[in-house]
Amino acid sequence: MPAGRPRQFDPPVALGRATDLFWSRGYEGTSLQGLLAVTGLSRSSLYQTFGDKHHLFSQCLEHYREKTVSGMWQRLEDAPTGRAFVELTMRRAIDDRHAAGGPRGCLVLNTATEFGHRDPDVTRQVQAALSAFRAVFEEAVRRGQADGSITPSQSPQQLAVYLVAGMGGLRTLVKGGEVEALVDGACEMLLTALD
Amino acid sequence: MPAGRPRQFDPPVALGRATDLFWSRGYEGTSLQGLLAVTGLSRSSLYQTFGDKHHLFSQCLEHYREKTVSGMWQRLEDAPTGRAFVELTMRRAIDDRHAAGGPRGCLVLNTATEFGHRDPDVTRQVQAALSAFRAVFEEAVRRGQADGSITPSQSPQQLAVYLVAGMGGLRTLVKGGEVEALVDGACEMLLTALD
DNA sequence: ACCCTTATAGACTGACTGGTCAGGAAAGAG
DNA sequence: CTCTTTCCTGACCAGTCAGTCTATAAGGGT
Repeated sequence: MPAGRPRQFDPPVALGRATDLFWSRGYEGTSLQGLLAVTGLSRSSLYQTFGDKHHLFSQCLEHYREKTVSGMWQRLEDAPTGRAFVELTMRRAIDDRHAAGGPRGCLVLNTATEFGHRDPDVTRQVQAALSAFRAVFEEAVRRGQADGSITPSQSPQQLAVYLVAGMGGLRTLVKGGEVEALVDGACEMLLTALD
Repeated sequence: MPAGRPRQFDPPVALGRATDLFWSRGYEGTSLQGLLAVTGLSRSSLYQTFGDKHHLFSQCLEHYREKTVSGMWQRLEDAPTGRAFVELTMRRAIDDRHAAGGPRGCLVLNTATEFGHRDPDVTRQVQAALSAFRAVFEEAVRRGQADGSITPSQSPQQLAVYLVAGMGGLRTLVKGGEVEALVDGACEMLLTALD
């Protein structure tokens, strides 16, 4: 127990709330005022705990990556086959269109498109997150090739990148309001690469 | 020949410059000051000619769609086969990574991810642009199926959506700084859907 | 020459930006 | 109880935001 007045908020919870806001509005579209409102923190508490906006965003991105990637690993463990995991993951991405308040996409991919290569720190984080996504898919492909649900004719790594790209494309279509049936079709077509 | 003092600038040129800025920085990331600097216009000229920031953005999006889509149609006409056009288009998207000042992606797809469904007007424009992209790919697939360069086993429409999704995914990977060889591999794998 | 119309420059607005700071409040330690 | 340490409230900062307005400039029509 550290000396001094204790915090009146839970940093992880606040970070989660901030992450949600960045996730829906993007970095530039999110104001400090909005972050304070959504977290309930005072300005000084936020600055003392998380640093400035950019640094806070960095922590949110990290928080998001960790939560998302570990969720993926969990679902991979729970999936009956490698292919089942891949199919579930792609369809989850599409289901984003039914989210209340409109589709938010994936914070990592959103950040990639918002920042491009303009910010070295952010770029490094995005690259790391993409690698993590790819690693999960890679393992899923390996398992799928072992259990016979995925064709052995492609390298797991290449197939994994292909799947990450596919997810990004589907999310973009969803955010762009493409006709649902067409998005579904594109998803199914992407999955035939596993045959 | 309108009465009164003539303009000291060329609206289409100014629109092109503004489009470039929105393209690299996004809507929120672009300031009026930046737009004035890049166009050389005075505040009053910009407002009088293009309306407010949102309306200007709308015109830029339109301008971009028109220029991009007509360029695509042109390249389709010039392509020896339907497949050649598709391959060229996908590889052009990837070549964005060598752009000076970092990859900018596609203004339409960038806008889709930045806005989501938060702005009805923008959403409608993005949907229209996606449809236009899809239409070009659809015609390319039809031609490819006729000239034997693309498998007839898929509906042109579905294959077209798949290709738009693929482009979106590749652009996202490029902006995210994914390893070049992996992006290339994903691109090739996407193209095998034409077999 | 004159007027009429349109375009431009640039000052100005109030609201909001991200960020800082001083002073009060709340706990544990002695 | 007092002291120390930390946290929080809220005022404050300069700078920027998008947007408006007035005054002047520059052309054509008559």
